Amino acid sequence: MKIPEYFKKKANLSTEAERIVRTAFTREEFPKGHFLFKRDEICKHIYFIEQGFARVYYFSDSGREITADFFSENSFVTAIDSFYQHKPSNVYCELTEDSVVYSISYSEFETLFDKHHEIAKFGFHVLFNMAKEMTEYIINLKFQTAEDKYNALLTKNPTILQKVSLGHIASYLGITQETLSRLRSGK
Amino acid sequence: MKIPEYFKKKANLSTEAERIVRTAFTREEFPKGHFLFKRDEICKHIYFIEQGFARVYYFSDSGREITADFFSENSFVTAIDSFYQHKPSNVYCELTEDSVVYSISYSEFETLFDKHHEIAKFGFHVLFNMAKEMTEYIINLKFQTAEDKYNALLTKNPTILQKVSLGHIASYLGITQETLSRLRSGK
DNA sequence: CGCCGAGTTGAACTGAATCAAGAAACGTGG
DNA sequence: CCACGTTTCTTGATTCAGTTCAACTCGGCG
Repeated sequence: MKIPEYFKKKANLSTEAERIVRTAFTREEFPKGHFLFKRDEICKHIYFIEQGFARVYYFSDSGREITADFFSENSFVTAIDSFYQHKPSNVYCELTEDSVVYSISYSEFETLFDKHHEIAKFGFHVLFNMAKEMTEYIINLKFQTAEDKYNALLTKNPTILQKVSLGHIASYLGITQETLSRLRSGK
Repeated sequence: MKIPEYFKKKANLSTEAERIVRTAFTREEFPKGHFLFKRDEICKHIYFIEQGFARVYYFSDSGREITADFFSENSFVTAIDSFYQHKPSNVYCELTEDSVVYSISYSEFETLFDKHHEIAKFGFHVLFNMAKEMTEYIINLKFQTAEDKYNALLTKNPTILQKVSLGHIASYLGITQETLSRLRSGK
């Protein structure tokens, strides 16, 4: 879905606001393996994934690579604190497929937000949905067995196995790759 | 801090907007043990805690009571999905101290939000901070030992021990009460 | 063909859960 | 102000899910 369509559908924007949104975002294509943003850099854009798949990860204190989140089509991705507070990101975002994304810079975003009330409301809506998903993720993380977590992920995102490696899924679930492998084999 | 003060400080509202905010919220006092909202009811308000302390919890599939979050002074609490989507909440919110709260109903909230651009922006800001805290909580939850989690909580919230029982803290951290007790004893 | 990353499998180990029972703290009413 | 019941916290013994480390398999791909 193209970004004006998406906004139109989700935010019920006026024609005027829609036109503004359309011109504020820039369409870009990136190959698999490209980083939308990296640790220690300030993440200056919000990205909307029209096509493709992205994985956000970071390194734990013990140096282990941990997947924080996956992003599929029709979703927004950014290093939220880096973007909003202009400080270096501590996460990486790598495209795991050739992708088509729309990006908007902070200053353009700020302008949109300040000038257009309905866009500010839409921003709230987007964040609200993020918060909701995070809540679900947290509930899933606490006091569920590895198997429960894995099944929940598969139900929610059935094609995930085709998109990223087992190791990445494992760290997303908070378990080791070996444990995940054993789960899958039916033990 | 009273709510107009809080808004003024955080949102940099105009005098006009501040006045509107002040009249939209209703001040209420509740005793320890009062529920701000309950499971299976639609949470119709956002609450701002001027004084007191609240605990949000739910029951897992296996019937275990699990603390989702704690809220102290100067913070907003609501069952976000219930409030925003008018569907029954699956969490409880209990005051663990005698408290003074300001509440605003959904319809008043919606009006504020629709009529006042700067309030919509402030709403975004509040949600943004929520999202940031949830991110930190998630990182803390994954791949940290029980001890690390406990220490992190104490650092962030040193007075928590005086406010809620060990069992509540334990389920918030995703560990059992027994484990937490052993941790504290220095094992 | 042989390397290399991804996935699997095995065995030993361990942190935390569970179950159970006792100790301390708390509050309520006599 | 003490006695009693209730709730909260601690301690112990056992069990188990999941980690760790290491070796092995498999399927590309140069």
